[in-house]
Amino acid sequence: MKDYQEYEAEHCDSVEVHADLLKLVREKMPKEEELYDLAELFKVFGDSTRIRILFVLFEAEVCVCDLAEHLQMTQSAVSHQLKILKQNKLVKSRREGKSIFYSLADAHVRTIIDQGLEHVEED
Amino acid sequence: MKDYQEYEAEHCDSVEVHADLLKLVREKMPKEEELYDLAELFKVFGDSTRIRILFVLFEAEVCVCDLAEHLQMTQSAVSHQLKILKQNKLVKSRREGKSIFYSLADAHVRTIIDQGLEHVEED
DNA sequence: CAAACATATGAATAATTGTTCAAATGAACG
DNA sequence: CGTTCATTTGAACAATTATTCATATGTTTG
Repeated sequence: MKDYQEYEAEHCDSVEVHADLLKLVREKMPKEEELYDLAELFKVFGDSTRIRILFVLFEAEVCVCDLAEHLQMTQSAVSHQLKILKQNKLVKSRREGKSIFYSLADAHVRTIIDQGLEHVEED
Repeated sequence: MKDYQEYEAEHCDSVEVHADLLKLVREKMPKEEELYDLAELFKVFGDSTRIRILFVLFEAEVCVCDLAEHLQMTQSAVSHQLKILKQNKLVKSRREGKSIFYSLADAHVRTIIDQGLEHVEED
């Protein structure tokens, strides 16, 4: 990250509004770490394989092998993605014998995807 | 993409549930293209620079140069990200003399980010 | 306990992506 | 009309990431 001076140099001159806005933005903007976590969360939704996994889990609790079949993907690929979903607490797992069953961990998952769908579907 | 046989081979044997679930999932799962668009949309939210831009725009309509200053980033980097935000209709722009002012294009933006925040903030 | 099954993991590869730098538009203004 | 200012654009580079392949872990069953 460059130091502040360098950016200060290249800035336009709508000075009046700046003071207020700067203050406002600094108040409302989440902390650096939270911003990072937020981006990280959305990154998880930003892959169509993971989205497809979530859509299956919207309907039922399913084992890895069944997911792989539904999505017509390698079991390994699915497992890798499930790990990411789990790390981000979008999904939880439960062992039953040899199989491990995955299900949604959180109601937000559905809401977030639904909002995304609304945006994508309009116009 | 491999052909179906190969995936069929490596599948476990909870056969009973399969028929119903398969049908259900196929009904509810959006089309391939929509899934792709959805992932694409979330990819846009999956970068902390773009998130930060959006948080500034939550407060006010702002020109590129002011954004660069707020975020302490190169004006070029900001412009590149604004282009992505605009292509995905999260942001709109308006020229006023030499400057170009950006603002939110859509109410969903706020909702999606808020839901994400809720998820990140819990536990 | 060995064999079979379900899943996880690690390394490697190919593809995607954010930032920088340099240069190109495009508008205002003397 | 040439200069200046605000922004965009394109190429290049570094970093991240999804999938594959091979192998490991863990569970059941004979």
